[in-house]
Amino acid sequence: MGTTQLETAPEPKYWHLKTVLSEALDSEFAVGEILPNERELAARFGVARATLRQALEQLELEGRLQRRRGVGTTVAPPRMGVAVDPARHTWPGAPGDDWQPLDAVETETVPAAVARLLESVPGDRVHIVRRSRVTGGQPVAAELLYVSSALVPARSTLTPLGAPARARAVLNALQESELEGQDRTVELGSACAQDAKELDRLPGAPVLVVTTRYVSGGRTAAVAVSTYRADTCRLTFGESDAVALLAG
Amino acid sequence: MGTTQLETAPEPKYWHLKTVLSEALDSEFAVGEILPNERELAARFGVARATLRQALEQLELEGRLQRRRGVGTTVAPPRMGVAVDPARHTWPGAPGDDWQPLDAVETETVPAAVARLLESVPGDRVHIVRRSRVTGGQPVAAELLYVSSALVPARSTLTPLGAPARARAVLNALQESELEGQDRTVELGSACAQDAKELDRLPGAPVLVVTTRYVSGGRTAAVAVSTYRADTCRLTFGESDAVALLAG
DNA sequence: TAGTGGTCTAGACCACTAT
DNA sequence: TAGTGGTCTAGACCACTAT
Repeated sequence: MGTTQLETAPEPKYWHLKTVLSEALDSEFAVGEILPNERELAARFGVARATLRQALEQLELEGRLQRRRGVGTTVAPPRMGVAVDPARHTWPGAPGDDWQPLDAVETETVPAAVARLLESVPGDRVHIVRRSRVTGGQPVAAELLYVSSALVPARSTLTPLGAPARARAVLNALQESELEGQDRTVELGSACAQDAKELDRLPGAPVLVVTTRYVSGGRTAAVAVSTYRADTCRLTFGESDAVALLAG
Repeated sequence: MGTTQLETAPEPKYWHLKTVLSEALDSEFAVGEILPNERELAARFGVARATLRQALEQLELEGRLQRRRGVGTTVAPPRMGVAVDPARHTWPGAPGDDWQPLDAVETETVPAAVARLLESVPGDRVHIVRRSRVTGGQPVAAELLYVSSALVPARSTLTPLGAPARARAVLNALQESELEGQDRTVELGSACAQDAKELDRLPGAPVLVVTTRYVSGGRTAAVAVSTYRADTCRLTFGESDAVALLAG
């Protein structure tokens, strides 16, 4: 009779709900369309609002829905393909790099993980360049780029400049250090308050954290921590953009 | 008086709780240690259990905690660095590839997104190889590798073989097609029931979905959809394993 | 069998958006 | 000001693990 061991456990309501909603999104809704509100959807499916919200949260995590407080829940467009390394090795500030420099500050306090990558010791000074990335009019990523002060002209040269110009000056200095390699990690994170604001999301929203280490002369010259919206972005890597183009 | 516009909004309880717990984890707990149970923690902090759970969920998402039903909540070890492309271009089944082939089936039904990447038309047959990846005794990823049947010897050659041998035969055929390039995407997903079972998680658990396209003779020879546990893995890319080694 | 995290309910109130 | 999603409560019961 095919006694399958584990099918005795009933499927949770929110999981079933997610499936039903997912199919409805495919067949009955267009991108951008507004769904009925949570109270009405919950009543329609005969579940508590919290249960309905569990299903919506999953669908938002998968990039199928977008929820905005005070506005409503809309059907999300397919995720954007975002090239993490547009050409093979695009250096910060070089042509093909579509990050916008915002400002730069010099400091001694960097996160422990970054200090480890930079092989810096307490007291070493570091420039932090803030950059943002916008695609299709929408913010997709925020970045903090940490550059060893050893590579950058003395502060006195920078201080008279405006914030974006100061940021560009640090990027230029980084490029002159003749970067020769990079490696990366990607992991799941949740947006801190500042990232959330820049990405137009609530704090805690899921993000893909890309940590890039730039190598120059065998040493780590800079570390970038880039925070991408996980709901709207699909990161693309590699030789061609074919995956990005086709999988849309 | 520094009237900051947005600081009027009070910090949610669960957010504050997350911060407090996070600091406690850093200073007062060792990896693997069991936390007090949810009912006790909620009472201790004077919040409802649901609120406490919101904080724990965030910490689990960030890889700080591991929760297991019937067992308890433990302090998670730092995420493992998992090399997505160990050497530059490691082909499926080649030396350096640490995926374990499980079995292989031939079918006509593939997900729409995969069919698009394979440029296959309805009726085209495809081999699906299931593989799994284990690191440090723990399952970290599950994969479905889709290979155009055009590249694989006739079915009659394969049927007498056992499941893992059949899978290896398909991988061998793929290697003989002289793969010459690959590109990838990474995005956030949630584990389907089958992946969840293989990864020892509950359905819906957050995963990093890596889609790899293997190119041979200018055409897409195969597509791999690999599902990594987002709680325990940090994906590493690039020339050296330095990031993986240092960021631990 | 006792203890754990997972699911679910039926409310209440709040922050935010748009009008 | 009305309507939305976000936060929070105080319960109940269930599935699972270990003993």
